[in-house]
Amino acid sequence: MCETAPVSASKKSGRLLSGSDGRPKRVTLKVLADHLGLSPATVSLVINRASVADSIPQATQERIFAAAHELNYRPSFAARWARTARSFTIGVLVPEVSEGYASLVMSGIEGYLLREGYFYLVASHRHRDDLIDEYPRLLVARSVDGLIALDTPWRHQLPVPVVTVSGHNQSNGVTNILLDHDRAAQLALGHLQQLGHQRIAFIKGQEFSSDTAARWESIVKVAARLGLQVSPKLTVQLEGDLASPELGYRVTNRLLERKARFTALFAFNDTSAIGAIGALRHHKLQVPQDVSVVGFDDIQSAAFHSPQLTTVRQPLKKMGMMAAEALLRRIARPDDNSYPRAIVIEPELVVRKSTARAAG
Amino acid sequence: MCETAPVSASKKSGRLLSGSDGRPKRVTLKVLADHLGLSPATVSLVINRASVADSIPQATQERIFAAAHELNYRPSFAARWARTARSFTIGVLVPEVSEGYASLVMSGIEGYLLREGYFYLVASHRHRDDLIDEYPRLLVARSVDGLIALDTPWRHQLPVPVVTVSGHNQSNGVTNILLDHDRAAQLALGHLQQLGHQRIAFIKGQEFSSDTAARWESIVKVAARLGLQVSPKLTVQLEGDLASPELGYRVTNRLLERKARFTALFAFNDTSAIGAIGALRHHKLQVPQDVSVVGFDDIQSAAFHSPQLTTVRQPLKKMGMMAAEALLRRIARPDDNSYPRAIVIEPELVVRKSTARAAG
DNA sequence: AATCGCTAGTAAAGTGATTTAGTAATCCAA
DNA sequence: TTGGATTACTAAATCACTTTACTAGCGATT
Repeated sequence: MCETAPVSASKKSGRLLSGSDGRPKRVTLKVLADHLGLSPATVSLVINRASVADSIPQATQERIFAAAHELNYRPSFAARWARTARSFTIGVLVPEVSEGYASLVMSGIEGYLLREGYFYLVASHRHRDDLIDEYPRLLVARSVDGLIALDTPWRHQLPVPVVTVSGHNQSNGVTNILLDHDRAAQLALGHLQQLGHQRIAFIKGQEFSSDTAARWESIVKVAARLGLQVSPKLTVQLEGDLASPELGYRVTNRLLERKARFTALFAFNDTSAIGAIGALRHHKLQVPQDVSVVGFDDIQSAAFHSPQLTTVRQPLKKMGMMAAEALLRRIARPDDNSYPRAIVIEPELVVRKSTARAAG
Repeated sequence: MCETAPVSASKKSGRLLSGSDGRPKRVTLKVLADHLGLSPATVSLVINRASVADSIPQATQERIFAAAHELNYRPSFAARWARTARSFTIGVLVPEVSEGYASLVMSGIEGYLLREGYFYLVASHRHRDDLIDEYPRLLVARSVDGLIALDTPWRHQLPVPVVTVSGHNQSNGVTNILLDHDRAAQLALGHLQQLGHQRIAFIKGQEFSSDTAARWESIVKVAARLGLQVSPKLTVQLEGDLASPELGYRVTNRLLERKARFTALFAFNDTSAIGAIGALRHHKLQVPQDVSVVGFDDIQSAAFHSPQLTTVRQPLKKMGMMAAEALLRRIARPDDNSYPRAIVIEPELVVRKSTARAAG
């Protein structure tokens, strides 16, 4: 790799005092070269470990690194980008910087990226179409080397590699990180069926959420296979763009007003499951004695909710990591067209206390 | 570059605007100027609305904007930064990209920044001292215009403006966004006292958390004023750098093993309060009948936990916004030394279901 | 003696902007 | 008619680096 020299820590700030006017002066490549009695070219080649620098003797190289360290030389990224069109920065597009889903995935992305010397810019579009269009362009204008989009419908063709997480699409130039939703549905519904549940209610995701359709199709398919009914009367859909338990609370209330009986509820995510439990409780229904509830995601609070939430775990952090890894691989080989179009991740059922045998 | 990819190949890829034929070409300032029959200087002046451009007639200006739009001209940020040392990018330093505290503050920061045309880079240091030292420098090397640090001890002197959130320090060049902890303690302890609680247990924050000390001092001070005891036997401290209810669970178990009686618990944050409730329940203690619990922060799940959490609300999103606002103001006037050193925010008590009258 | 290859570099041309100093042309007043 | 102001621009320096092409010197080979 062409990593920058590990010009490492020294206690002073990035500016030194210049002799003549006493004003702070940045240590530029030229300053460093002058100090060494070499040309900027030589110093640049050595610092960037260019193969051309093989002919430069060890002694000189060490002299250069020593001086770089001593003067606390820090290359200007801006100047470097102007030449190389590589910014070691990627863009991350999220619906919102929320407590649940996005922050876990971001945490995975960030762990991988920072280790590799990349930074990332974040933009959240709050499902506004104009922003979904505009931010990618702005990020590209800021010369990001690539883009990761979470839970965002993707209709763009960008001049940089793109990786989506939970984005279902076949556009050109995109790698999708996807959960195996069939398996997820199988895990959740199979679990409920084993516990004797027949009448299962469902909370679908918001229309705009890019996982909603795929997840629902899987549920319908798997339910048919298991011989379970999916009744429209027992199905509600989240509405509103804020990720808050409130949304689950609201639709569950609507569900309960329909007076259709059910013994289990499969929610679109943990956040809505938590809201749903609130609504059930508000209607004097106990979880899991009266109604079993299965969530989705396994966010941190799932394990500590009361009752502890049974849920389909999406390894969100890992998915973020894999997204970052896939993206960096593509960035490293911009002309290799054999990158994967999809990477499928396996979910996992975490059985806790919000599910129990169906009441007789 | 030291990559092995053939030089000719890399010419093709990446951020080149399509020409319909085989030679794609980026629309640079020069291309635009040539197309207009003007000099790059003129175009640049007009596009940047420099006051020097006042003498350029409306007609020409419109011609320039029209052409820029037509050719889809996008200035290269990198090139611009090389000249101006303004990146319209700021750095955000957080302990971790977590579900609770950090993501709420970040959400506030991001809302304000994006509206103002700024983007931000995120780095999380997970309380590692070396990273707390290194990341600010790396961010400055990437020519961020300023830095916001959340819950991070600050010992640096940086060549850019810095705003901290919940950072208690008097270093130079730093604006602190702080909660009024005296008031917070007053709200929580006053509430518990009114409910008849005398023996109150406390969960202190982690040693490394920058709010821990200030919050604790306020608690001690206010408790004294109210005539409440703060007993070491009823005090535990969070340990471990992961923000998870698990931590609160653990220390509460330790607290309970001491067999000292208490009727109320004031936790360092909601996350640990949720863990504490889990531990209390595990010991067959009911909340709030046996023990009242007060949290801190008012994270989203606080309202939907069971029982719904009584908590001291920190307006985290607002604090993020104010941090961003304060930072941009300072960036706009780099030589104005009259910026505020501290901005104090008022907390608010949110009474829900986790507190009740002390058991007789 | 001429050529070759190697070593240890350097000169110089980008990279895509911003910005200052300047200039040619026109207009207007004295 | 001249001088000054105004208009409408442009040339050129600059930013801080990257990278290619080149060279001077020297020992070895043909």
